[in-house]
Amino acid sequence: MPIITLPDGTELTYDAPVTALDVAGDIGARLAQQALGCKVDGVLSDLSTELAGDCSLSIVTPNNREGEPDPDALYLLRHSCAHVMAEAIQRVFEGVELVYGPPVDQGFYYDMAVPADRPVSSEDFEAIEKEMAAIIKEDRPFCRYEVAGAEGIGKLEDEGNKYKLDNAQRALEADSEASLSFYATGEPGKNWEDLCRGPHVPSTGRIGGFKVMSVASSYWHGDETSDNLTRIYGVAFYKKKELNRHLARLEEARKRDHRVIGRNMRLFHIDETVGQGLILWTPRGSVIRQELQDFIGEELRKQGYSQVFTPHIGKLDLYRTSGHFPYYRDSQYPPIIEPDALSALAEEGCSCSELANRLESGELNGYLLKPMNCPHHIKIFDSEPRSYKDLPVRLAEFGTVYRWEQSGEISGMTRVRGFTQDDAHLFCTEEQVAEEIMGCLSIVKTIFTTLGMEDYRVRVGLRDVDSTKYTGDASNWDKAEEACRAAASALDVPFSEEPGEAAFYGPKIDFVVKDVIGREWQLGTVQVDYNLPERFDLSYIGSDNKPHRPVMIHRAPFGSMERFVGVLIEHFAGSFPAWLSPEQVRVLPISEKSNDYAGEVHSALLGAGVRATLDESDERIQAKIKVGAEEKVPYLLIVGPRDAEKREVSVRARGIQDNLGAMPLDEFVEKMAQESSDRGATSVRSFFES
RNA sequence: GCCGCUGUAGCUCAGUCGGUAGAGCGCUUCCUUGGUAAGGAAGAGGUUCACGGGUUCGAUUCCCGUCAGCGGCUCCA
Repeated sequence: MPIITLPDGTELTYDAPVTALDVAGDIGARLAQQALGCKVDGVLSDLSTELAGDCSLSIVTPNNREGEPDPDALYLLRHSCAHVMAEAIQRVFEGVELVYGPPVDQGFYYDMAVPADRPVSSEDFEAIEKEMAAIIKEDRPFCRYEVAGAEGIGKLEDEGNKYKLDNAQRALEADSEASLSFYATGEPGKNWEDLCRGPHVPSTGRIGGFKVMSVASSYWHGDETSDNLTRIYGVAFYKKKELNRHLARLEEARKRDHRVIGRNMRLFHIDETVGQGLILWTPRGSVIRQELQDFIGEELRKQGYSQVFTPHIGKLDLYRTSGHFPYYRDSQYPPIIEPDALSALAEEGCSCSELANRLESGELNGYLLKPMNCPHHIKIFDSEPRSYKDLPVRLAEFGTVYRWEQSGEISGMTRVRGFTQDDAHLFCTEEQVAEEIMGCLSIVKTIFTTLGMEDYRVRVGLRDVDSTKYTGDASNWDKAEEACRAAASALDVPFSEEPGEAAFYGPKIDFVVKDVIGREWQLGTVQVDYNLPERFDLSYIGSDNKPHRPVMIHRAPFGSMERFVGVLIEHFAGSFPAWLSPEQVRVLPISEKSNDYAGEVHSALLGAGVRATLDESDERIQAKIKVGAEEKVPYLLIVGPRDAEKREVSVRARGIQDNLGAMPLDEFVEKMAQESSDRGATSVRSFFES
């Protein structure tokens, strides 16, 4: 006698087991018709799931109350579409073995092993889509059937697909009592089927809009030494219209892409003759970076940080001590060897592998482009005796570091080989750790708030309790983890605790944002470190007149200037607030006759430290406005004879169709300078709006 | 690094089934002196189609390699 509780609290009582579809039908015929799946006690399930006992049930329909696609519905739909795609691909291609095909954030993919002589390329998408359309048109039901573990294994062994067999074995390892489920697209034994946990939508016909998006490679189990697989991405929606909207959104997002805007607005340049992943900051982009650095510099001074400068390279031994070399050797530019040593090696005919050995063993020294700033900062800390009264010592530097990222991984400003961290290292006592973390986070919060970046995620990386890979003693770890947790809570934004995500030397707090394509990037980070003070044998004299080991905190609220500005370009879609804009004001004389007055306006602005330009081209004012608006200049000042006579300027603000009206020149200059110096808290346009 | 795709003027892109290349925007000059989202005209610009080989009478086009970009994978201090 199952009692089924609906989301609104209604209880339905049945004499015998029913399916979720039956229940949906009892609620309403239309609901049953629309239903794609259900949630039984919160677990997403097939609509055909039999409900034998008491449970809570909600029916999953394509759209939520707001009319937006329901995430659970999309999950079901996309998972189902992955099956449809896999079947289609197996029809188009001979000898394709399926591996794994889950739904993901932006759609779904299917990993498969394809014969080496017939790779899948984007030219095949049309044929695949055609087959998919046929399968969808047939509107075949997704039929689940279960077999006992051993029987399922036997069946998969007969079929001879090692990947699916492996999937099944893994499932049974997790729960040896479990049965294995298969989904046939149609009639089991007759139609195409796949080992699959489910759940799925009732039938293929529910997929209204779909598209094969891209092809990529992946590794089996994500292991690069394992088989190379072909991954095909697709996306599916309940309605064709939703698919089109999705595709249009992707198109829009591409316009916000920092690589596109960066080139159009001349913010940075990457030149292959300089090197892959090496950013050249152009004058306009440099303005943005400098403003941000000034901003953060002020915050640091408020918090008692000391500015330092250190060189871009250091001796190899330094990084042997820190552990960066050879532990991270594969992700560094190779060492620089001293000229004399190099000639000597050449003379004795030293081989490359011998060279590598000697570098590794320490027999041969050299220099390394610094992969991190901490060793240099540590040496500054250690350059004089420290008393507990000196702590915390906070050393800050916009320090440029170099890392040998894999070539395929490099992308715009977000993944580069040379970048400048807004780095700082705090050396403090055990007792000071919690407060210092708090201070670090408050800077991050200030920055994000000022820039209006509300959409970020906080990750607290904790140690894996079982693991032995961590340095430092357990009680310190406990304290540091608790401090991170407390600091993150105090931030007042959602955060997730992620065991096993700590660095080996201490727990950390990361700030993660998404780019326009939906990829996540880590920006700021705060990390507690017990390891480096140990390795460098750092100490301070405590109140007991005995040496003590300080704790280090690494922190970089922006992460790197390159990545941060890249993300910022997308955040603002190029429309930077006036204080960050490379060009804050453009003066547009109506005609040549007003050039003299326009020149005066221009000089007055420059004199007040405003970044202003003057458009003396002989275009008409309409054209000048159009161009100024397109180039996203925050303020356009139109000046003609009328304005000159009254010593006024006619103001146009970015994003507002109409002009705001006239304002005395002196007043505009003053307000503009104000808006710039207080980072947008006041604005010229608000003056007109009030 | 791996898989797939791409590389033609400063930018966006067309084109050549192998016979030495085009548009729009931008740029320069001239006309226009115009009050709020593009007035008009002329011209320059490709060491010849990323680079290096190969096939061919002939390659920007076909093949191979290299470099770079894009989408993923992997990695990420």
